[in-house]
Amino acid sequence: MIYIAGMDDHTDQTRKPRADAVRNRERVLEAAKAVFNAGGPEASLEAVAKRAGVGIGTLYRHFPTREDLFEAVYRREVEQLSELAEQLKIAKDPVDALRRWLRSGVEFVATKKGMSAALALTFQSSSELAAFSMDRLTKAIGSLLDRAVAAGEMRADVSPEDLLRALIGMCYMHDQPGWQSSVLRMLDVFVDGLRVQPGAKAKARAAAKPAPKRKR
Amino acid sequence: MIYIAGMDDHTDQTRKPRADAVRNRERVLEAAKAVFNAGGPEASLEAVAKRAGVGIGTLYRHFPTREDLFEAVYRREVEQLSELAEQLKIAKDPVDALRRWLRSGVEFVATKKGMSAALALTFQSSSELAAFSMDRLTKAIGSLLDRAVAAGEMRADVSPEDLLRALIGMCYMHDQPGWQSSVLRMLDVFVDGLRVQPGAKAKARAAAKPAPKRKR
DNA sequence: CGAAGATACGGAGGCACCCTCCGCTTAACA
DNA sequence: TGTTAAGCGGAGGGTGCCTCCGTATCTTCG
Repeated sequence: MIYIAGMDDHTDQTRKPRADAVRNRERVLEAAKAVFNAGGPEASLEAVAKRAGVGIGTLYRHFPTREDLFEAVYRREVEQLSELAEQLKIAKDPVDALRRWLRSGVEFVATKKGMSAALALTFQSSSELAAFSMDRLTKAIGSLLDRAVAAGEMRADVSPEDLLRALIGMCYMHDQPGWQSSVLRMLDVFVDGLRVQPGAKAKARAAAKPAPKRKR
Repeated sequence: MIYIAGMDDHTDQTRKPRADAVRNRERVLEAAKAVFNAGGPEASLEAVAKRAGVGIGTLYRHFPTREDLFEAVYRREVEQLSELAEQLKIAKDPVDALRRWLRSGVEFVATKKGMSAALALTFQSSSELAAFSMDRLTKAIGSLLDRAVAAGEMRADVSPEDLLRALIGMCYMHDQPGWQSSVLRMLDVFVDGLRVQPGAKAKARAAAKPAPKRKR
């Protein structure tokens, strides 16, 4: 029996998942994250198993295909990013909270050197994964955005989707040298532009302009 | 001795490249294109060699790594797209010529199901390739654009880069179902918007608006 | 045209990784 | 503590990667 997210309510007459199975699954995910980030998407699965301290068979039982493993790793990270938003909701300054989250998003991309190519592959075969992560991240960003808007600190005419797309678009050039600082700079400009300002609408529009820019 | 693009001027005391070597190289490229498109980037290189009717050793001599092969295939296609622009320059209607080229660009993406993921990988390691193709395609699109502008049929305030980015951006969602017809439709709208119209500037700006939109 | 030499060809072979399968181990339950 | 379902590990068969070198073919020059 294998632990599957969502069936942890074993109120039905299924057994409690075995402790070692849960532990091993976690270990493999952790190892996979490290190995893939370092060695790219074609890294050896046997290396992952070794690093996790489990047999190759165990790895394959939990994640029958390479893609399954990718997907699980990535899902977990998206979820962590989502949880971060939850934590940031308690921060005092809502604008700063949003800014921080966006920065974490950049960092998320930055540490995924090897993974990003794998994701392009995986997204292609499983658009469900794309939908999941979009949905999840949109909600995360939305909750932060709403709070800033509710506090009267930010304009209300920008949707979470727009913001997420802007973030993704900006990171789309993440293979150019120095992209990270460039994106962080642009994000600051962008967030400033989102602020409700005493200045006229004209100013807000000008500051928001960076977003529509597209990368490659 | 291996045929390398750019050294075909064997005016120096190098030998003429062997006919069979040139032929085989071409065969491998053709086979690779077919195999990768069908089977994705991890298709077997031995399958490519077999399809090309050459030994595996020959393949490896011409393209020492898998990436080299990707790159060569892709470069050739970009060049073909570039040549198409050359041919379209003779067409009577310059606006229609541009439209046709853009459509070919969409088709180019469409037939590259498997390749696109491979390219994401390759672009990452060789940004020189990215630069090459951007440059090449910008020039192609530029020549068509210039002609339409010179003929007074199109507004002059759109750069080839903008146009290319718009095309790429539109195709960025090429894994959604039905994307192709959607993009073709948008392209038509877009080209219409680029036309010089009796209507005021306001109209032109409104029509151009679809470009900044981003897909996913 | 024919010989000589340069160049390219093919595929066997060694290696790494993929993935399955099954006997053994261990945790959950009574 | 015994029973048994669940999970573990890794041997092993298979496939693809890539190198290496004896053989075949092409170009050049007399």
